[in-house]
Amino acid sequence: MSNQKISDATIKRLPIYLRLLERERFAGKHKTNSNEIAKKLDLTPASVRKDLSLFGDFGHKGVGYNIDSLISKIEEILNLNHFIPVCIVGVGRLGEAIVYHNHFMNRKINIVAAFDKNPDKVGKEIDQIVVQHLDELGEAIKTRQFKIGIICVPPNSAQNVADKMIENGIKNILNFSPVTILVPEDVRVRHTDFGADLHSLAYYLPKEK
Amino acid sequence: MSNQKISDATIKRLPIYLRLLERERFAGKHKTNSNEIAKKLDLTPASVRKDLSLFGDFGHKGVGYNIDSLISKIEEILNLNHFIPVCIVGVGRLGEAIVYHNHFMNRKINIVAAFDKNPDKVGKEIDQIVVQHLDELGEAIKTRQFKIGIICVPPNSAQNVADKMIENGIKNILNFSPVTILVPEDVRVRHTDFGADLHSLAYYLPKEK
DNA sequence: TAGATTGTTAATCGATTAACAATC
DNA sequence: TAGATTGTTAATCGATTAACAATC
Repeated sequence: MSNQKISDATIKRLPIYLRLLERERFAGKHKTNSNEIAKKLDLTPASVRKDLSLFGDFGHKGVGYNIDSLISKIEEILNLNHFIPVCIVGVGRLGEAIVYHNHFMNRKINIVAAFDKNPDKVGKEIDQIVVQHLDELGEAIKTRQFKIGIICVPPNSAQNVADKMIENGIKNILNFSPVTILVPEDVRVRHTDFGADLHSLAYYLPKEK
Repeated sequence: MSNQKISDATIKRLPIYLRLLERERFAGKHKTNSNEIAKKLDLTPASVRKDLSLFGDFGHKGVGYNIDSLISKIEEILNLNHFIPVCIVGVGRLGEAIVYHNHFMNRKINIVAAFDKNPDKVGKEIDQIVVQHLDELGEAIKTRQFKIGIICVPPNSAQNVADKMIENGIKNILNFSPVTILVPEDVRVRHTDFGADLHSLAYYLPKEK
């Protein structure tokens, strides 16, 4: 276990390792090694070992990694061994899909509250969650201690929603709105933008003459 | 216009620039500059200028960039000035949301075909697209010339679907399935994985004692 | 023991940023 | 002209990878 700064690139790979390991476990495997992991995740063995070694000596020289124990280690690093309540704002078609998707994941981190400003949505039940009005967001964050917020509103409202979240103490945001939200530097935003992803792929198509 | 290799990081930012510029245009603006763009997108002015200058001398010294003309340049670079048909495989809740989302974007690149192997889905109409059976995918890619494919199936089938796409000539894939798909090196995959994004954010939560 | 595989250091690679001459 | 802003080079920063001693 070295003492280096841990990059966000490494952090982002941890859940990927975790999922692979769980699949291997489900398939009845008990041990693996950096080579095998790298192959299945399209990484290099060196980078797998580096990532993991930043958090402790999880492997055994000449042997590899024990799947069960590596899973618990990573869960612990990611705080996935505690219940973490998450809120989502904006339950249009995409937001709704995310709420359902979330429950399939079968983890202690879960969306447990949803907000929308559309009166047609408020009061509606989505996967056992009753949608509340956006006006209740601030109060709910404080009382229910949400630390992670998901933004799934149209681009015009995204910054407002983010501001409201941050104002109430949220420092981790997952943004699905197709717009860059600006936040203080102690707040982290992950931006999922499949419009942009799709459009960027178009670059690689053969140019028409 | 220099002669450097263009990185995928740059390519991914082009649609982001494009969207910002379109919003500015819509707001009635006609010119901008690297500083302004950088501020709104949380980048540095240097990187904005660098990105753009890789494709041509789009700016005017002492003045900045003309919004209209920059928009056309970027659209051209990204091939967004031609119709590009895209197909999606897997129209569960998420796939469906993506199909609808796509049409809001109001571009020439569009999802025009959808496939699923669930008989309940086949024949169903989603935003004017009639879902076809997965078995028809290969033939359809060839006859309709799909160059970009979207994968939205459960993790177990994702690799199979990717293989089928690639076998029929698709080289650009947008993968929403929570699993790494392995592809030849001339095929590009963008992976959107919000389960992983969410779980990685959990790392930054205060550790419970 | 011989073979395998880790953890870690040093080298490499690539992307971002600072700085500034060119010039509108 | 003076001020502003580009395009581009060189410096910096950070992440990935190769290599290998340690050791199971």
